[in-house]
Amino acid sequence: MSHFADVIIPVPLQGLFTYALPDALATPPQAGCRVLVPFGNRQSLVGLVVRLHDQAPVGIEVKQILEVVDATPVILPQQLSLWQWIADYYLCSIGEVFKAALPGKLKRRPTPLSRSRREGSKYSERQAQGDKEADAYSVHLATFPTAEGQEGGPSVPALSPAQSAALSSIRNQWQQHPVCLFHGVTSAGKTEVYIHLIAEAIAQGKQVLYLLPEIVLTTQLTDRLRAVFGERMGVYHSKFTDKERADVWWRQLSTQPYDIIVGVRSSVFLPFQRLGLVIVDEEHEVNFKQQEPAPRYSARSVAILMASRAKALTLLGTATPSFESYYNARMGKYGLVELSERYGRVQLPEVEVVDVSELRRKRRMTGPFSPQLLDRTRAALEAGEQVILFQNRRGYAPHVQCHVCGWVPRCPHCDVPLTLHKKSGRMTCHYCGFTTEIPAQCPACENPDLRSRGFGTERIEEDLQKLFPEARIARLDLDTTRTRTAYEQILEDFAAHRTDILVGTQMVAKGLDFGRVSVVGILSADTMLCQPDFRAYERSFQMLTQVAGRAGRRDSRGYVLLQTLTPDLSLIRQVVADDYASAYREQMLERREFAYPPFMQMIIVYVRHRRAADADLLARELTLRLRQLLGTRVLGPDEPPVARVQGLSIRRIILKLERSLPIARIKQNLLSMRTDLLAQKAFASGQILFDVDPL
DNA sequence: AGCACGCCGACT
DNA sequence: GTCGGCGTGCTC
Repeated sequence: MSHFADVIIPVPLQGLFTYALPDALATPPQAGCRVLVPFGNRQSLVGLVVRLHDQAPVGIEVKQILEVVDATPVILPQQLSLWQWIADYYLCSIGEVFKAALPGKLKRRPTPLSRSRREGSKYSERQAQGDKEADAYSVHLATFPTAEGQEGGPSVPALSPAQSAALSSIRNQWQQHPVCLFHGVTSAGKTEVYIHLIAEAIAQGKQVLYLLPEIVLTTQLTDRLRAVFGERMGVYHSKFTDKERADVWWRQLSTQPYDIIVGVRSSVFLPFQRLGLVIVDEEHEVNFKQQEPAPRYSARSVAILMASRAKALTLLGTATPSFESYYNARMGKYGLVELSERYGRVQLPEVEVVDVSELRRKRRMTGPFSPQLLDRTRAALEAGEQVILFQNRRGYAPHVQCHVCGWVPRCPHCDVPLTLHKKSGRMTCHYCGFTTEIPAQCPACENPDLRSRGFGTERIEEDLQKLFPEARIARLDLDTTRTRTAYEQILEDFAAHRTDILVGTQMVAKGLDFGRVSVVGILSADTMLCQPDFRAYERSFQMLTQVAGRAGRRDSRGYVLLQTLTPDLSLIRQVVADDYASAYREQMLERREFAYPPFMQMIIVYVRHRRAADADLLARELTLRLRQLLGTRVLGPDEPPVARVQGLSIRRIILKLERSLPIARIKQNLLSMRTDLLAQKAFASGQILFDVDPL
């Protein structure tokens, strides 16, 4: 009979916390059950039992568990061990993983109402729910199609010869490599291939996790999958309500879990009892990496690990593989299948490079639009075709400036200019959300002539409407898609040709199928390349290729106008020629020379402090200690591009570690250095945080 | 991360 | 005279 329980507490503190089991307890909690415990000065919060034991902790006054919430585990043992791996690898506490993993409803203290509803154990409740669902299934299991697509009920789509070949190549690659990279050009029809693989996996009684970045998870895709897999498929999306997400979680624990989960990043945390296949679609997407808060995990990496632990297969699909994944494939760590043929009659678009600097010199630009772009747009509209314009800045203008003295309004909390949003009549900080009215006059020189500088999507939309008064224009960016339905509505309207032109940020680049887009305009192809980031080249190539891929679906050949200040860059040539291999090769040379991933493992250490001087001091002290341990593998400290956010000054130290080093031990060192430094009075109010495999 | 405790400015 | 600002200390 155990007397103690080690419990995960949702706080950013390393380690587990030991509680005493009350004698009065009828049944002790199992590992994976939630408990209510007192913690610090908090009366009670929800923790999770990891193990039961009999070793009384020394030098600690052990408190008692107040209440056992679950009669049966809500977290499976394999999940607990995955959480621990995430905490160790990404240098965070297991409590932070716990917070990221569970839907809000399962993290909150049960209310008296739900307590009374819990009479009769969760287990029997789940059984009952499972039985109910099972009845519903039996109907579908009568009509469910085989991979060959027999008649009766929904069936898997027929494949083109190229798709069939890719399908069997993937199966072949899996014989040698549990992870396979599926590099298929835009419009190659990767989804049909996925559907076949999913159908096969569930026919073998396995579960499938289909991961997608947030913005690609549209009804367009789920409807398509739903038509094939019906109620066997569950969707897990961050814009779903708490209840909906909790329902999916309970369902996964039941005796009748979903066979397929289509979901975003956080769905790697769902319980799977018999995982057989993981698909990471658009695997290059940066959204798979969580930035803030901790755990700063990559859902792609976690998914691959989780699959390998479950002896499941993994497919990474994309038209523009991340250079890391492509490297892994080239090095034989992953299998590789390439599908270079577009599906049906879809041709590759014709790409024209437009030299903006020359046109500016000749005064032939109309604001951000080149004459070529305007001509093509006009022609497309006259032919009843559609246009997509891509500008990677939201808002009306990136900043405002006094025409007389040059004053630029900046965020009081962050080190950035405020972005002008004309519709709301306000200026907004894109880092902290601060907003303020546009001043009537310059506070520095009292001149009333404040002007907007540069072009965001809002401005593009407005100018375009003036140039094409008859055109129906819609805008797709963060500001127009605040609600769950707005995004779908804009896409639906465009798909149904209720709008002619779609102006947007990178959202317009994400794997959407439109039939009548004959022109795609990229207003300024260089902006992304200016970022002081070793991945800027890779990202630009991906983005430009993905946007260009929206043009020319079905029947007619599409046209892409690529406006740039630097038409001679090799990147531009590679995008025009759709030459992924060259872009990859060129970047790899540079990455090797300058010791960047994938050749090195990178960890960024961020130091934050309310006072800039103390941030400097702390960063320098930490760097000193890091150098003692790692020598020249430590770069910095320096200031990140935005050196102050939400009133905190930020410094950055970059670690580049050979993969042969004892990384786990180094990580332990990093944690103890942090504890050490922050224990000093002078640094107590500072923060040190780690970003492993940063993007 | 919370949450309480503790010590200095503008208010009923 | 107090309300409340956030610095800092602690969490089985």
